[in-house]
Amino acid sequence: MKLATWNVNSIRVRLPQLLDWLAGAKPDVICLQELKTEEAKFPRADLEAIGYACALSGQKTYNGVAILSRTPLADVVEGIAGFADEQKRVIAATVQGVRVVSVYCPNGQAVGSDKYAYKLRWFAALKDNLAAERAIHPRLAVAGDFNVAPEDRDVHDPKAWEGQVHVSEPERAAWRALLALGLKDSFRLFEQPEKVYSWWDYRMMGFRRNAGLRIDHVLLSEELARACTSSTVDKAPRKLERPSDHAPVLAELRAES
DNA sequence: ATGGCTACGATCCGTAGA
Repeated sequence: MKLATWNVNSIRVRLPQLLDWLAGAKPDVICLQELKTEEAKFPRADLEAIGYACALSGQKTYNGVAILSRTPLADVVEGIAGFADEQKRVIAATVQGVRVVSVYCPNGQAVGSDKYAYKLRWFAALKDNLAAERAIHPRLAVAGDFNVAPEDRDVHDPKAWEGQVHVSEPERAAWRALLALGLKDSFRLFEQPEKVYSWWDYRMMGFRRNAGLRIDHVLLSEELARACTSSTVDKAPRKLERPSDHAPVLAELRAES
């Protein structure tokens, strides 16, 4: 199974790029974030026409997550059980025996802000939710925009970012709490080049300078991690005209034996 | 120097992202 995640930053703006990328990369499953679109305006027909079933939790203007799959999606669940939230940030579905969760973790805006407190609360709720999912599904994949750069090597300029939102110690502790559930950062299962990122600021020629952060991740349960053969970031879509500020991240899994 | 893009939904600027 080829599994991908991509924060598209408006699916209506990015639809042509998404369709092109799906045609080329041919992922079996892709988790999308920041649809910025409600269900009624989601381009379901265009995606079904190229063979993808869609499950989404949509919202006008902000947030919004989806899972697209070339095979049927079962047991779709929106949100985090027991965590009331207006913001549409989580959707889960089962595909070919794999429990897939698409997450758009809060940005947090600034350390100490209300949004930062919400981010940490949200991560705590996610952790409990994933612990429950993991108890039911040994084959669990959690993919999305985590808005956390786990380590300094995931940051283009750790000195400049020190203590800032996305890298602050409480956020990294929240990330490690997910790993403590037995989830593995698929990207770090393999030897990787230095300075690989998944997001670059639109401003200040961030992409041209490779001034980025690695904040989009595919987490895999131990059973899936053992079946993982590669994990990469595809920078190609970020080079196009009018790109998303995020690049797709991929993980390939061997078929169940 | 705390800016700089981009998208949205409201208008011709404010909010949010990261």
